[in-house]
Amino acid sequence: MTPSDPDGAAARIARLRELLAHHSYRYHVLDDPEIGDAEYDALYRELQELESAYPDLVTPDSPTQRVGEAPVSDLVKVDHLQRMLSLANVRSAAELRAWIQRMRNFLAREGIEEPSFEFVAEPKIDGLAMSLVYEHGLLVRGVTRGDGQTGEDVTHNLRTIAQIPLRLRGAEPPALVEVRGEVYMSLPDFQALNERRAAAGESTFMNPRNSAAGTVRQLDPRLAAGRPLSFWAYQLGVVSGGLGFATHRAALEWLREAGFPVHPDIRVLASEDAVVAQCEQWQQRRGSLDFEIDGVVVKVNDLELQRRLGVVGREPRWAVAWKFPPTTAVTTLLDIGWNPGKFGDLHPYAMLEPVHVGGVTVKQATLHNEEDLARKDLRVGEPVIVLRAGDVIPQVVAPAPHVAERSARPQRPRPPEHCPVCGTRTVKPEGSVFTKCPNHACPGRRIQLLTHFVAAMDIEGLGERQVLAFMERGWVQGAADIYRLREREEELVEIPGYGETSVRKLLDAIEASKTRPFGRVLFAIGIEEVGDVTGRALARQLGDIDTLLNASPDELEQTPGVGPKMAAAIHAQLADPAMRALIAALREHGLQFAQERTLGREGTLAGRTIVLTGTLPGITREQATEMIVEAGGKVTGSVSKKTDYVVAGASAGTKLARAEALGVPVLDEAGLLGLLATGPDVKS
DNA sequence: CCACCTCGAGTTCA
DNA sequence: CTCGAGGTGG
Repeated sequence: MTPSDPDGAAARIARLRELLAHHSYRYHVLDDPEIGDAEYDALYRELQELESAYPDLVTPDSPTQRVGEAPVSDLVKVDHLQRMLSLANVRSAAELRAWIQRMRNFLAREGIEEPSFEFVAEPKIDGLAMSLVYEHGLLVRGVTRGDGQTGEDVTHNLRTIAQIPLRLRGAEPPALVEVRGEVYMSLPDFQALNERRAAAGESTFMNPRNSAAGTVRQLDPRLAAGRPLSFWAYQLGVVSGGLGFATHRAALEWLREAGFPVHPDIRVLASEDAVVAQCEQWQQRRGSLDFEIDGVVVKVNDLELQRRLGVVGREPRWAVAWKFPPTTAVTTLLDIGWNPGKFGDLHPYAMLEPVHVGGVTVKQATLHNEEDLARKDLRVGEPVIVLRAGDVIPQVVAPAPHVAERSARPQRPRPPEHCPVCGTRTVKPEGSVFTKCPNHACPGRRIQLLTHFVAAMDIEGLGERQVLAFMERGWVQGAADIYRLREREEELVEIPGYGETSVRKLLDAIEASKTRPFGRVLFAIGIEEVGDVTGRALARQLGDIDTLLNASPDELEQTPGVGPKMAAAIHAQLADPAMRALIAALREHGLQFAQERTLGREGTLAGRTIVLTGTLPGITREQATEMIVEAGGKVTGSVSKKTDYVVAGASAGTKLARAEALGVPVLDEAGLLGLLATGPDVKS
């Protein structure tokens, strides 16, 4: 039948969409269908026919549009509305209890005594965390977690997942709501997919997680639609326009009502013991679920308490992941290899008879350092225990049982006497856990150093492989030579894998790297103890390379985060002639070796550290703190030589005495107010 | 002096 | 992602 008037069609289309959304929900989310597949298909086809007759009436939330999108050409990076955090891990009941105790301590310091905790325990699904944004009830965007700050837009693939509603159920959806959850592939779906692929002569996937990850990042949604993904919702993110919940549990209920799958066995638990019992129970059930879980997430139920607990680093204080013990396997230790790091340290690694463990095949594992190797008492040729859990890097933990009791065991592995790369006699510096190749020109360590440089300078199109190719041809020996590649434009094209365009791109990227700020350059040139944060801090503190090169260890120590040890190490390395030569050469090429000397944020007290002591006559301690922070300063509790000022009121105590001993300027309230208004006098 | 936090460094597999 | 160590704050 074909309705003759568009208005009748519009009504029927709307009705069909409602019906289809309802039945899809019953089938995919509730797992309780009301109609058979044939009936559903009939409704779906009717909608398809109507929509093709009236293309103007097609809307993005129509069930027919789940697979309708054209392939995207690239995955677009998108900033999250709110950072996606990671979770601290606990591996035992004791650690879980310690976490709860830490929260109590923290809250006590905040003035909340005896908080009444309730917890929610949820299975931690081994999939991919996703952020879904709904505007006025309509799915507008789905983004992968990425680094927590920025993820990739994979909306086109998420729309193909039947368990993700295109439109929220229920009237009055909020203006904007962000739903967080996990996209995963169920074990039966994974097996079926692999069987299909094997039958078709295609490669099979390693594990459900990789399979889901590969699918979500497909450019063509039709490919994704052919691979069965599922979804669990577990958290509300940003919400604007309605929805005020008191508890996490209530938020989950709302998610369920809005049409998302929420795991049915998520419980509110009132005591530590109950939480531990629940975690252990999930651990028992682990093998009988039809999806993989690698732990249990435990959250504080009360959202106001969550807010008070806040975030430390990249982790919320109010949630932890209870991690299950990792899976292990036994395999043979074939040999121990030694790799030079970027500072010449020789790092031992285990070469293993390939073994399947925790969803991947492991054939290599790091042994960190000689102490680690000795502690584990490993011998080449013997069976060893290999461990790997979900997202954990594989580890060799010990010799297989009984091996250690054998009477005739192979020799203990020893660090090489000669560098395995350049043959130079190795040295073992006093107090170091590493044997070192002392040869600064050792190709092994140069590769590492150069690879680090190009990564730090964000030079795209230049990875370890290309660095190696350039070094083998003798075109590049150190970082400065990168900036001479321009002179070899014609020769570059001859390298396999390089065409005219990629050479052009590479040279442009190299040119662009000259604008990287001073702090990043300091990180890139490879100074031990200096990572990107300390690099930036040094740049801010010293301002330019000459000041830095002439700075005494004491002056370096004024930098936030730099103590005596780091100061001494940095000072010594900067004095090295090879380092000076590298800096001089890079300077010639026009890299950034100076920057505005901004100590902290804007404000009259930017970068200053102030300690308050005693009672001020006119303002409270809180007000004073707020004013100082407002002006870009920092308030700390104890006086050190990094303290710029001490503000002392009535009945000041030991802090005042210490300030006088250290020669730190002491102010009264009026002095503080003056300082806030005009800023510190410029020190000569 | 201790506890917590931050930073640096190395690393596996697809 | 995890480990260890240095640094900072209480």
